[in-house]
Amino acid sequence: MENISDFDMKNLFNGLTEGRELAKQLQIHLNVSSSSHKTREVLVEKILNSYDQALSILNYGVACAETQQGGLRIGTSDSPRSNNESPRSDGSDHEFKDQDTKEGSKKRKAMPRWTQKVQVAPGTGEAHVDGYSWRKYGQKDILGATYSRGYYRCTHRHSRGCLATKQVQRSDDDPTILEVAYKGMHTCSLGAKKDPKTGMDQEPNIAEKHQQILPQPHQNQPELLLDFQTKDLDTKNETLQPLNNNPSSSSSRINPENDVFSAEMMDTDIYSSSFMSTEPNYLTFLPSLLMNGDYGSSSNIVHTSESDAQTVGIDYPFGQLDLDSNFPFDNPTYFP
DNA sequence: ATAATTTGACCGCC
DNA sequence: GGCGGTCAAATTAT
Repeated sequence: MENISDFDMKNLFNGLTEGRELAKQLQIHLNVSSSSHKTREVLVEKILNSYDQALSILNYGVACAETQQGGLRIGTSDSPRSNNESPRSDGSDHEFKDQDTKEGSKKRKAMPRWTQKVQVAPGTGEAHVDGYSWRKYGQKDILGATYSRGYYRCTHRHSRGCLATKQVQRSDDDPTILEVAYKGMHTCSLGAKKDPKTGMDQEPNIAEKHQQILPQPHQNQPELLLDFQTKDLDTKNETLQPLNNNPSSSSSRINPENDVFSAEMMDTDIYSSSFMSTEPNYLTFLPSLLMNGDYGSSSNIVHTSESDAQTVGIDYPFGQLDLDSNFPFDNPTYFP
């Protein structure tokens, strides 16, 4: 873990802490009859997002460890194939290239990559709501694949230089499964968020943000939650119950009829989340965090494959989430 | 008017 | 040359 920079480490802790807080909040909601189903769904989704991002940081640190120390935000390792390189570099792309290729002289970059399999309601297009705001920039028919693949990049690529991208492709086997391949970390949340309407920077206040995610019994929590991270859920309805998580197993799958979602409203204030806070706060929560089980066990999102992690012999936990529900947080491999 | 999507062209890699 | 990934002009949506 020395390979992760202090910065990432803080983000990691913050992400995990946030996930824990959200889980606590969800726990409260589960005991409150007035709590709407949607509110709970939103919480679940946010929890998953927090953990996804934390895990991606872990993965990223591993990738960096392969070739260098110090935890630069952009590493240099990658799986052998030229998975990440854009053949034709636009401005925002090669600014990274130029920076990253210095001193390392190895491979270009190692943006973290991971994939998810997400079940969506039949008829839902590629609309995959994950809390970020994406902009489609391409679509391709893929050889041997029934469905074309959509290419998305972070909406804030140009405004904030966020290089996160994802590819979404409907599974051949099961059209209700979307295979979502993420690439790169979202850096758009690092700077002040610009309000698109006012153009003003609105740097979220750490204390306020954590107030938001703390239980507030007599306020309209749903609104706060939605403000915190506005999104709809296109997939998960039964996510509160442990699933067997094998999406290709039709017997264990969520019944699509019960999963009617519109998958609309994206935008997303995940950026105001405390997750990417640079504040070294909440580190003290870690010990208790590690004592809790229940990580990712209730998701029908199936994380698959992480080639980078595997290449360095560390088992990237995503692959396990769909197999068993016990993420090895107590494994010293993951925490010093 | 601005932002997002669509879609054919383009590019580098295998 | 084919393929996957990206660009960017045209189109559509907000």
